[in-house]
Amino acid sequence: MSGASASKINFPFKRAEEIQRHLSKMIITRDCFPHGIRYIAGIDVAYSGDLSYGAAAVLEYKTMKLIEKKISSQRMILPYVPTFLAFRELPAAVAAARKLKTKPDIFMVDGHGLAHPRRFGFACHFGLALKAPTIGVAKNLLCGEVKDSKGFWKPVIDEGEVIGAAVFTGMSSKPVYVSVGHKVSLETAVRIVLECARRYRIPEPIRLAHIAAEKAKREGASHLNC
DNA sequence: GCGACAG
DNA sequence: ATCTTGTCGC
Repeated sequence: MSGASASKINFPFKRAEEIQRHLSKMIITRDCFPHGIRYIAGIDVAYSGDLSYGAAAVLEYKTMKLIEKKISSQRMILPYVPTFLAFRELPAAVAAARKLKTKPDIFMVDGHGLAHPRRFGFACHFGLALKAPTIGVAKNLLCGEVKDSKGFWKPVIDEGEVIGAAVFTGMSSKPVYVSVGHKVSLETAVRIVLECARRYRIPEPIRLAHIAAEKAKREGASHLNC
């Protein structure tokens, strides 16, 4: 009997689905932040043993340079179960974001937002928890399909509705999947992701948060106050 | 029952 | 996601 399946047994999946469908109705898909973005924060989580390391990296929007980063280590309770990622990553991600001294105008999270079977992915859950503008950026599709069209991005359709966009950043032929997290429109989310993409497929905020989380994992939970 | 399935 | 060294390429 594996530890992962053991912890999965007690988790109320049916109740969690109801919560996701209910909270999805509260997601705002309009731009609710200043026109001139000054700071943007990337969010990512890494794992080691029974610990999770959440990283929040704040970048100056104009230069895409790191100006602040915070880490939070949490006891990890749940295994990874597709469509319930937020329940596993939220604690460390939110804790790291709350440690930030700089208040970002918008967050970019590693995972889907509305591009989720119940329209409430990790990015939506995070955005609602912080009541802040949030964009979801994932490396793979969870549901829906990419509709062919011209340009730097193609709409992702599921059950007849546009739930996100496949965005071609940098020179990679493989896109990243962008969707609304909270308080931002899909069009604006796509524009911001393109503006944050420098020389890599993964946009800078998430790329730097990923590096910070990996570094924290390597160094352990001992010196998180450095 | 079978296949798919963010990180 | 994670387990892991060197190595091929821009």
